[in-house]
Amino acid sequence: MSATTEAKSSYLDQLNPVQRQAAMATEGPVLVIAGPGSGKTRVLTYRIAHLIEKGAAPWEIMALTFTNKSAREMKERIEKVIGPRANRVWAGTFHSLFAKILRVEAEHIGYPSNFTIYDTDDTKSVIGAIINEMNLNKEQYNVNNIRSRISSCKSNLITPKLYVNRPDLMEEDKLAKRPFFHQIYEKYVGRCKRSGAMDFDDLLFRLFELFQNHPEVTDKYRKKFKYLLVDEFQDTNHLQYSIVKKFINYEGSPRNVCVVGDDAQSIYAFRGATIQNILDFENDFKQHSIRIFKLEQNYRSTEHIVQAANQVISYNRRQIQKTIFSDKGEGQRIKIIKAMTDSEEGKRVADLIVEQKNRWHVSNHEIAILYRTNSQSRVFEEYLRHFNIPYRVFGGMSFYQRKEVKDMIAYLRLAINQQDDEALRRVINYPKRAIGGTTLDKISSAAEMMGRPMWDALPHVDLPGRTRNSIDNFVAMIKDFTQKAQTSDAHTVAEYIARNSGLMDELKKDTTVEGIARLDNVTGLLDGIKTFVEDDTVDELQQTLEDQDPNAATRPSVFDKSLSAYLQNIALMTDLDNADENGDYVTLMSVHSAKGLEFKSVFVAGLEEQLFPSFMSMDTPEGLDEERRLFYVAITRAEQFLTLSYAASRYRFGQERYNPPSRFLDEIGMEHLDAASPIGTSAKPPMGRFDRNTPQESSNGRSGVSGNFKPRGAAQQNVLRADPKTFKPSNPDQIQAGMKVLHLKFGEGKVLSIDGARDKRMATIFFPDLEVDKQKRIMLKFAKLEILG
DNA sequence: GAAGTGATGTTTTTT
DNA sequence: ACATCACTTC
Repeated sequence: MSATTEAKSSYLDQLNPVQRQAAMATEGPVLVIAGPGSGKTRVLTYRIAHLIEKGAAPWEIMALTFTNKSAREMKERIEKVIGPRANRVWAGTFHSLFAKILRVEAEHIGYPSNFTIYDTDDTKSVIGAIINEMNLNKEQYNVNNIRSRISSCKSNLITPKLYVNRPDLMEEDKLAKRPFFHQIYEKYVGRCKRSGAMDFDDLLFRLFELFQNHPEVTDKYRKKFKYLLVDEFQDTNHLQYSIVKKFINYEGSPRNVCVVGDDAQSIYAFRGATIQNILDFENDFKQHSIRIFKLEQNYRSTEHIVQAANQVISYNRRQIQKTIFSDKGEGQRIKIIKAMTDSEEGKRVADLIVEQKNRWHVSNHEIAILYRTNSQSRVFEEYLRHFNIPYRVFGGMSFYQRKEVKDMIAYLRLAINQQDDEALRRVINYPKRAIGGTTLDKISSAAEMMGRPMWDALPHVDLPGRTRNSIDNFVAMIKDFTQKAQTSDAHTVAEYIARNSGLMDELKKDTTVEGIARLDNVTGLLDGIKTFVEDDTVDELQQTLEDQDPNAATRPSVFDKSLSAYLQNIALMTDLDNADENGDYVTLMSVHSAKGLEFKSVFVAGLEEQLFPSFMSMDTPEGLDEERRLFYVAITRAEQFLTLSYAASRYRFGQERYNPPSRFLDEIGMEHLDAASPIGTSAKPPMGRFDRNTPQESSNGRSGVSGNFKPRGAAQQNVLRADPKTFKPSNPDQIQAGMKVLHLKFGEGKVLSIDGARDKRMATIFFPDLEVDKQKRIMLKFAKLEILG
């Protein structure tokens, strides 16, 4: 394509014609249907860059994503095009951006601005307690079912009040033998509210409610955000789309909204996501000259892979018509590995990885093993270890989910928000303070009676002398922590709490390997808090809020290092967020977690009926379609090498099971399969060939070593670029634009500019040594900078 | 209130 | 296999 008309904006030349149209159609509603590897992030980032070039202020643009990682990636890529201004674009996850707004507007909805965010475990624990108190049967009222039912109500805008107007739903719950669902739901909502807590769904739902009931507030944000972008639109639920419409769909609105998605990659229907939103979007904006673009060229994979993917997805019943194509050449055919056992599958995959490394010089980080369930990782770990191939397992239990970490965080939460019942329950008797179940029941029923959080009930409960004493000591201790949190930074308080709560002493008592690991995790958390406190870069989003808000002084500042700020920061973090980008390891993860990623070589394992497709989903057409989309996502992660594997027998639930090869294998045409592959004759189970000719080298599965291969999260530190011993921070007042400076963590940098006055002086500094985000904005008051000249 | 026993149910989960 | 949990026993 020639660059005649848009010569001045050269970045647009890097787009193909459809991509470019989509990026430049800045006014009015736009729907982009983007196949896998079709450059959708590229379109989004160039679209934002283009908006800013055309004069939009960065903070007038909101880009909503599903993961922190993709938000970060987007920001980095915008920064490459337009520089550090990019950091003031409101790009983030639905949950994190909405939480930021809710903290500012909390008073309108009767929440404290330092509200706690309840994670799934907290939620389940609240529901469990309610079921207990109501003396309901725990089998009929399964906590997980109730939790997802509540979540789905919220995602469909059904409050407890509205629920009683829905005879269909009440009938469903009656049939499911849980007629008291409504009462549980109502209690749950009430209890979160009085605990000053929001669960993940509340972060969305409460914003919707705020907009619904406070037009003046809605108006403010409608004016603020002139352009809205939504990534992975196929994964939005009804509630998320409703909020998008609140922002954008009103009388007189320019409706500058761009949603990007792919119905074929929708894999979260089980959580309420619905591709109906894509179809609705088309309808809802029909009257407003909506433009629709289809990105159909795949720049990621070779032709065999793309065509196989097309064949597979064509078996799904309903889909938006599109033809994905690649011009990367035929490439390698798809290999299929047939193993007798799951253990042999592990070995054969590891063998092939070794071969690919030798023959094609594929690096570890270019390889991924994907599977349907996390428990499948073990056999691969075993053989990768055997071949000394470094690997990393994603998923499973995250750092923040570990008991000891949660305990520590519960203390921190309680110091900030004493209304937080879940935190209180967690630590009131840990370490042991002789406050048992009986006492806890008394406290919680007193709280229920008062309609107040448990903390408020503590002084009023009638208790035997010894218990009373324990409670009083506990209360005094927490008050002391709260006091401390008001005056010290997050790390100082956290250390203080770790020591004085008795938690550290308790952990130190356990000298087993696991016990030491637990203590390590808590110190790791403390290190993480230290890093947070020492980080002297500015929170750009907070700053735009401050810039625009006359009452900013009463709000958290851009440079807030309080415990409260830290907790807000980590509440929405996951394990994937601390992945280190530069390591050379093979990636092992579930297909779900692999969405959005790409690898030169991909192995999709466990392609057997009952496993992939999963036995939980395969009996309904909708379930099966979703499994197929999941398989589609899996194979479209591969750039050049795709290997599919299955085993005739596999240990599942402690028993050896035999399952036929997955039907999905049959859906790939022979012409795309490696001739040496065993499929094709017929994908029927190889009945009668169950003889045991499997190599038996490591059949016992349980290897003695249990090295910690799981991500360690918080503990990772930046490489120190300056020697802390010789480092002497200079007087920040003397720092001027143009100077060369040394930063303790970022190394040498050049001061590009200074803005702000006195306390708020800020420097924009360029650090050439950094991998990403080379330009940082640093608050001089706190800076750790040495002037070099 | 701890510690041991037997029954039970197992997917995926960006936030 | 493995974790979770209700229930028993000390």
